Amino acid sequence: MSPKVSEAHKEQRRADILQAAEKVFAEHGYEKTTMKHIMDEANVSRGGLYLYFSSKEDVFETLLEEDILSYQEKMRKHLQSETNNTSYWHTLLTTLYGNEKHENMAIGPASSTILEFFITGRNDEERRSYGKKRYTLAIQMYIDIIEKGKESGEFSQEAQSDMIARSIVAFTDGVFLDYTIVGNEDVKMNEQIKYFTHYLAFALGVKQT
Amino acid sequence: MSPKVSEAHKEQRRADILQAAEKVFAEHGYEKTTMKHIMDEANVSRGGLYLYFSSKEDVFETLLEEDILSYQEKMRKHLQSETNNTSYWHTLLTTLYGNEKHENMAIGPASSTILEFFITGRNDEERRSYGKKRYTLAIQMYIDIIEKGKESGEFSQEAQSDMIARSIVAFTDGVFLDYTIVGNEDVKMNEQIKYFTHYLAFALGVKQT
DNA sequence: TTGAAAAAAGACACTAGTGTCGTTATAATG
DNA sequence: CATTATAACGACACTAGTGTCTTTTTTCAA
Repeated sequence: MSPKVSEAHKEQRRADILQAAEKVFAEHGYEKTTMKHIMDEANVSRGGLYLYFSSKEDVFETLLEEDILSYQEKMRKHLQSETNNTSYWHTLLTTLYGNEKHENMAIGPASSTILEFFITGRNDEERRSYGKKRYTLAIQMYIDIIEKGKESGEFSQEAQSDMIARSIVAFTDGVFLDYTIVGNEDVKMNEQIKYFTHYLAFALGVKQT
Repeated sequence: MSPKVSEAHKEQRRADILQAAEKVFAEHGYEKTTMKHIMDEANVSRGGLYLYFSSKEDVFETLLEEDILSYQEKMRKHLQSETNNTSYWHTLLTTLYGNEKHENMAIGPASSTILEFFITGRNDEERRSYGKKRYTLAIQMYIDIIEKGKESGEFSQEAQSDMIARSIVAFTDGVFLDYTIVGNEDVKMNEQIKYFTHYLAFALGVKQT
């Protein structure tokens, strides 16, 4: 239903395809998802789909790009918001574990698929460097928070921002990996997070709430 | 070179195939490896290969089984050896980081491939439960060491074996995952391990060497 | 209203893999 | 040395996916 259409319409179509793709990627994972899956979910023909994206990888990388943008946006807001400025410890916790309602970490099928994408592509130079970019970004984000907390006197001056940031990423990646493979119940995620939080408080020199 | 052969010869052939398979799996990862790769590396024909294994998954699972056996064997020796009985902290460290020569964790292409195998198969019920088995085994192993250390008075009575064991697995999995995706240099693995060791000593109530 | 531009469709050719099966070659045995 | 069971081989048929290309459909504009 549409030739020689407006730019807006094309944008919409593209967005629809991406939304459909996101769904099937979450459902089947990266490797098992095929262009056919996306076509069916998005109600678009083969030819139509290839008009917008040149390959499965193209589709997925577009989603990744969106994901990283929204992530940075969220981060930016977090650090700017005035309510959070009062406690970097609180900022750290919400960044780690989701929002105030004590939600779990941002864990879900999408994240598992991203993991899969980078692991199966670990021998591909391009994917590798993209993975590094994401990793570095995450580390830097935590470093920023910790540094600000040190400046404000909330965290101990002895805290090694870089190593603590890396520990956070390693631990969350690990819990998340175990969760992906083994499932929530068996990993006792919530308890592990609580346990790790104690350690973090210790390492940063914060008295726990 | 062989019909109506001895049982020993067949065992040998099978072992050769497995060795070749191990090599190509390490090189290409699980998904990208094909039966053709294994055939070529093992110098066996298609028909020959299928005489010993019914599928790629069959080959890989056999390797996994071997891996887990040698792992348990190593563990058993560690716990029985008299030299290590004197210090469970030492046992814990060598278990974690490899042997006395301060080698790194048992990290390599094989482990990345195992990771890949479980992640891409996360929606398959059989692989999932196999993954759980491995996870549970690892946790239990650490629990055992910690419990013995508590009995011997080397570790604090307050140490929560289960949660510490899980932390260890989560952290090592995380460092390992990051290493797989991003590479050694960028993850600063050695420093992270050292850092984590401090925490472990703290959690277990051990004075560091 | 009609013609042109291009969006959408889907048939097609191609590729890369799998697992099977009839044939060939050879090691053990009498 | 001849026989025979069977290990090993490799051609084959099949499947599941990809990306392309021609055809059809539809919207916009003159």
